[in-house]
Parts: sequence; structure tokens; C-alpha cells
Amino acid sequence: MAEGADPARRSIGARRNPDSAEAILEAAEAVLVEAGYAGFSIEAVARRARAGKPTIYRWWPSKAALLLEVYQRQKRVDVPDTGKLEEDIVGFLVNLFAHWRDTSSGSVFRSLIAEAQSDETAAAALAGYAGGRRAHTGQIIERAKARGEVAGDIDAAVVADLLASYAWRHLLTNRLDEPEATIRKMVRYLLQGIAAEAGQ
Amino acid sequence: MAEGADPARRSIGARRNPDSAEAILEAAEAVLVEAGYAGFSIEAVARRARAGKPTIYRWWPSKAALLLEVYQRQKRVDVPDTGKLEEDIVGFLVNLFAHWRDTSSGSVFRSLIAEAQSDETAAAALAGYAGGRRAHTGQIIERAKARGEVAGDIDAAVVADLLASYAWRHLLTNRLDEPEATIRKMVRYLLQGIAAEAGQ
Amino acid sequence: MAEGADPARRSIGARRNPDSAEAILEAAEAVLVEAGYAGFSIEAVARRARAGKPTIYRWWPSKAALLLEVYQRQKRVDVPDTGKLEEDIVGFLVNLFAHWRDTSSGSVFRSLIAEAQSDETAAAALAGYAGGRRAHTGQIIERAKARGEVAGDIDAAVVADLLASYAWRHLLTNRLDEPEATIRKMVRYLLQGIAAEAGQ
Amino acid sequence: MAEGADPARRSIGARRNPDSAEAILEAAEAVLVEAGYAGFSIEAVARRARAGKPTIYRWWPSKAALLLEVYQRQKRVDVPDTGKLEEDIVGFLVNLFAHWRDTSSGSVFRSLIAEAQSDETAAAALAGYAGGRRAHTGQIIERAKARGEVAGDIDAAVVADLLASYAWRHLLTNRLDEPEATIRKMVRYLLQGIAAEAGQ
DNA sequence: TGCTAATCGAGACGGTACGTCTAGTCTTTTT
DNA sequence: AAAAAGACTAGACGTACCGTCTCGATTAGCA
Repeated sequence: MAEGADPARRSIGARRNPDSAEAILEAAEAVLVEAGYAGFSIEAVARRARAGKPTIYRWWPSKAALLLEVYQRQKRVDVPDTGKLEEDIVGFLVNLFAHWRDTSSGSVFRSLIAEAQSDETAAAALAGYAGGRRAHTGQIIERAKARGEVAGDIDAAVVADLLASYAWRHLLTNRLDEPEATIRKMVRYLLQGIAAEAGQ
Repeated sequence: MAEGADPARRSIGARRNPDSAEAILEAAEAVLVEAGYAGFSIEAVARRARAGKPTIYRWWPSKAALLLEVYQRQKRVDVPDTGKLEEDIVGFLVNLFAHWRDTSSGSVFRSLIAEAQSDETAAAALAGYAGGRRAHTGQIIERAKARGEVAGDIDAAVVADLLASYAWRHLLTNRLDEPEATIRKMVRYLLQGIAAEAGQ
Repeated sequence: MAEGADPARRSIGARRNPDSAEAILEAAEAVLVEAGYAGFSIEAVARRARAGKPTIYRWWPSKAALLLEVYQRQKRVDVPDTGKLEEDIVGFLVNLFAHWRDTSSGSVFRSLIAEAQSDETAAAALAGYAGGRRAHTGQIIERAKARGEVAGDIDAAVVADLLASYAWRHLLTNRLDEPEATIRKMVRYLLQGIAAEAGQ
Repeated sequence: MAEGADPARRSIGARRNPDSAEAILEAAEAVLVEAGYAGFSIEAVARRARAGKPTIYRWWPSKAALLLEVYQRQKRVDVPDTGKLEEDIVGFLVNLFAHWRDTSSGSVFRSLIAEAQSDETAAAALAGYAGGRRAHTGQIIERAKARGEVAGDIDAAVVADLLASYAWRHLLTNRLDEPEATIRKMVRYLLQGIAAEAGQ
């Protein structure tokens, strides 16, 4: 009814109210952290944000869109630049796992991937996002290439893809506590190969 | 699919009716193929199988359990044994992608992974299953190790994990049509390393 | 979730639970009395009856159907039989007005008529119901005809229709407190005519 | 209807824009005709009139007020003056039914009555309006009284009320196609009475 | 042979969430 | 100063599923 008593957010005229948007995004994150993807519903977000459902649907056409914006608001992971490729990659993965483990980012991104399995728009959004990240991660390899640490004909995108795959699967199977030693082992295999003659 | 001759399956006494189980599993697969994970509900399966919902819940306590059994009924992918590790791995991945693409397995497995993001039991089941598959895939590497194609101190589980990650991510992001050349590139990197000195 | 704690109504098998139906009808009446037609919503009824909305929609396809059944559950108005037509009709109207005023029937019937203005099925249901009542009221006139109190060629249905119209309008315009004298005046006009020569 | 030439009406300064008022009333009527009372909402009117909702609320505090003004803009029904009461009344009712049937007036007035069942202000407005009309219709009887066609002690308001009731109920139950013969029968009963001795 | 027990299809139950619609209020911008 | 426009919270709409429950029937195995 919106009667007088409550000091709730109101319209601020014929334009989007940033307070509402903020409240909704915060509520979405909170719901995801507290109830997980299973408990993540537009209703629950609206309830927690004290927002009307249509306000959510007006700005985020799908659960996926909301999830994506929540994820993108998060702080990015540091990409180390130690001058040594192995350290850079291991450090990146260790940071990423910690970030996913210790903030809400992990829950959010997991949910986004899950949502993309049943929602076409989520899949598209995720593909776009992943493309951007792949390029970003690829820079670690490109830098190493520039230093001569990596052969010039190596396709950085393929390597970045492989690293992202490794990270995704650890996220999706609750293995973000993988010991650094295991991660390093994987990175070394990738850098030096696992073939007997290469290893010798 | 399940329907056809039988004019309403009935109880066959105080024991599980295998016809019902069969009809339910077939219906589950069909629903998944036709409506995708988004349209996969116990109601829809029961409707299509002409079964009561409690019959499904009696034998499969969760959507995840049903999905898992559907997946396990599928034909397995051939693991080639050509005597050359690169061919084995590339062949395995190419076969796996084709299998996921051309049968219902892809839909089923995607759904299972998605379900595991919100259902604890699905996560557990998936972890157990993945462990088994990792061991299985690891045998390719172990065989190569026995042939001397792979260094003896290589951890086959880590390599199998990396390959599985690559496959999962392609499944989850609709990239099962990856050209063989790209797959082969990735495999070569893994076998020979990407470091400049290794390549020399 | 229907978890253990509450001793709520449950399904009693694959058939309608009369307890639920009863609870819903009582809740509908209560909501109508307390909040009026303006506050009468399926949601409100479901809440008060502690029933699920689909349970209501399953048995009453529209608000109109629910209203109609609520109205039909009400006690009927006595149709007096004093042997004198004027007394019978006046008595009937006085009883009807009192009944509408003092029970929930008035609210319910008003709502039903209002609903019929926007809902085709309500209109049809109301037409059917009104037909039955018209026949019923017509019997007062038929009895008088048999006694020779009314001319033999009088169309009882037309008279009954006129009386019902009078009642409806008083209901719809909040004039159920019309003094008996006014009602009697109207009835006398109808019985004896208002034309000057007839009155002489 | 309302749209057409004007490429977005604008404010004309610190006073009511008569074009807007006109557009809103026309839109209200059009919505009522096309979608019926069920589809009649302030939103729908605003949309069709290309007006903002607050503009409507500023000038018409409730749906009822808007409905009432729409109804009052309609052309009035002719009240015949043939010199014979029966013809006057029958003619009036026939004209009224035709008017309600063939113009939007019927929809509008039905809606107004329905609205009055849940809106207090609508009920008050309707009561006021009905009072005026009753006086107006009463003049037919007063004229007849002056001619000596009707007994001098007849209460014209009661008769007018009864006729209005008859009209309302036909409107509310979709019986505006009542044959003239039936209407005439009712009018004769009222004029000459239905009692046996009066009829002889 | 007759009783018990478990299973089957069926579908109702109380609920939650969906995505859309409307109510009525608020504020900025425009005239 | 007020009109216009669209955003805002709130909540109802009617539908789809959830997971549970009870029914009546059916049949196997125990008595």
C-alpha cells in the first residue's frame, strides 16, 4: 500500500533509483551466500531488498542477468607479475581459489555456471564473460612469451582455456582447497611437458 | 519409448516392478533430451512414464539420483589404445565430445553437474563418479608410462584431472564442436610442455 | 515444505479432502465479511484457510465459482404462507432484507453480482441461479392465483422478476433498511395498480 | 480515439490541459467498450490516452469518479411524452434498453454499479446520481397524475424506484433484449394491478 | 487357501516461486 | 505552479513443481 509510516525507498522520479539497484544487488549476494543457489529466487531477493519484483524484472530480465552483475561487481583477482611464468600461474590460481573460497564470488560464479545450463541467455552472457577473462589470463602467457620464457608459436588462448578449465572444475566440485603443491605440479607439467624425453 | 503395448502397468506384488523402473529411466532421458535441464522435473518424468510420483521418489530420493542412474545406463566411451599416447588422448577426447554431442549423454551429464551445484547429494555422487572416471582415464597415462612414453614420476591423477577439466568446460560452455586440431594442440602442449627450452 | 511440526490438513488420497473444502468456504465467507469484496482475493482466502492456492483453483475455477458456492451454502430465506398475498410478499421481502443485512449473505450476493459484471462464468452462474429463485418466488404468486387472489392470466415470472429487481437494487444501493411501510406501498401498487380508475 | 494526430501532448503550463482530460475520458470509454469492466484499469486508460497515471489520479480520485464522468458525458435517453402513461413508460424503458445496448453507456453504467460494490465513493456518487434520475423519471408519473391518469396519493418516487430497479436488473443480467411485449406486460401490471378484483 | 505386506498408478494436499499486472505514491523535468 | 512521465513498493494474479500422503488394486509369499 505504501502508506505513510515507513521510511522506505521511493521512486526518485522518472528514472532508475540507484539505491534500489544497490539494495537489490546486495540482497542477491546475501541470499546466495546464506541460502546458496538452491535458495536463490527472485522472490527471496525482492523480500530481502524490500523491493518489488517488477523492479527487479525491469532491470534484470533473468536470474542470470542478476547473477552476472553481482559477479562483476566483485573485486577482481590479482594477476601476479613475478617475472617467472610458473610463479605467475601458480600465484594466479592460488589467489583465484582463495578468492572464490573466502568471498561470495565462488557461490556466485558457481550459480552462474549452473544457471547457464538451463538458461540460454545465461549461457551467452557467460560465454562473453569467459572470452574476456581468457584474453586477460592469456596475457600472463603473452608476457612470458615476450620474455622468451615461452615458445613463440604457442597459442596462448589454448593455454588460458586449459587453466580456466582446471579452475572451473575445482570450483564446481568443491576442491578449492587443493594444496598449492598439486597446483604447482599441474603447472609444471604444462610448462615442461609430461613426455619422458622432454622431462629428462 | 516406454509406452506402446502395456495398458497401464500395475503392481506385480510386494516388490519393485522393473518395467516401471525402466519406463521411468527412459522417460527421464527423453524429457532431458526434449526439454533440456530447464524442463526436467519429476512431474514431467512421471507424466511421461505414466508413473506415480511416489514411485519415482521411492527409488530415487532426488533428481540427482535419477540423473546419475540415467547417465550410468549410457554406453561408455571407447578409450583407444593405439600405442601412442597423443593419439590415445586426442582420440579419447574426440570420442567423448562426439558421444556427448550425438547422444543424450551430454544433456544428462550437464544436468548432473548443474544439479550438483545446489544439491549436496548430487555433489557427492558426482565426486564419487568423477573419481572412478579419473582412475579410468589415468590408465591411458599409466599405459604410456609402462611403455616409457611418460616420465615415471608423473602423477597420472593430476593429468587425468586436467583432461577431465578440459572436457567438462567444453561441455558446460557448448563447445563440443571444438576442432580436432585445437584439441591436439592442447594435448601436445601437455605432453611436450610450452616452455621455450623444452621446445628446443 | 510441510515439515513435521504442524498438524495441518493433508491429502487424504487421490480424492478431494472435504475438510479443506470446508475450511476454504468458511475462510472465503470470513474474508468477505471482514474485508468486503474489495479485499476478497484468492490469496487472502488461501492464507486464512491455510490452504494452497492451487487447491482453491483446482475446485473453483474462478472467484465467481467460489462466491456462488459460498452463497449457496447459506441458509435460505423463509417464504411465508399466510394465505394473503400482500402479507406473503411483504413478509418475504422483509425477511430477505433482514437476512441480507444480518448475515454475510448480503455481502456475498453483492460480490457475486459485481463479479458477474466482469466475469462471464459468474454471469452465467448467476443467471442460472436467478432463474431458479424466480421460479421459487413465483410460487407465492401461483399460490395466490390458485386461491383466486390473482387473475388467472397473470404471468408469475414477470411479477417475480419485478420483485427480485426491487430486492437487488436495494441490496446494491445499501438500502436494506427500507421501512416496511415503503415496501408495503410498493407491493400494494403492484397488487392493485396505480392507475386512477383501478384505484377508485 | 484519443490517439491520432498529436505527437505526444505536453504540459501547457500551470493549468489543466483540456486535451489530456478529453483524451483520458475517451480512452476510458474505449477501454471499457473493448475490454469490458474486467480490463478497465487506470493503467490501461493511461496507456491508451498516452497519459501518466498521476495525471488521471489528480483529476479523478478513483476509478469510480472517472466512470461517473464518462457516464455523464453520454447522451441522455429521451423521455417520451405521448400523453398516455403506459406508452411513456414503455417507450422510456425501450429507449433506455436500446441506448444501453447500442452505445457504450451500458458497459459504463454496469461498471459503475459494480465498482460501487467495493468502493465507498462510487457508492455515494451512484446514490447521488440515482436520486437525480429517480426525480427525473418520477416526472413521467407526476405528469400522468396531473392529467388524472394516476391516483393523487401515489408516491411517484416509489414507482420510479421500481422501474429503475427493473432496468438495472436487466442491465446487470444481460437481458437488454427483453421483448417490448414483456416490458409492456410488466408496465400494465403496475398500472392496473395484478389482483383479481382489480383486473376484472 | 487365505492373510499380510509391499508396490503400483493416481492425484490431492500445503507450499514456494514464477513472471506479469495493477494500485497508488513520489520526484524530476518541462512548460 | 502544475502537467507529464515513468520509477517505486506492494501485492494479487493464475500456473508449475515440490515432496508427502492416502487411496484402491494388485500380487507374492507366509501361514
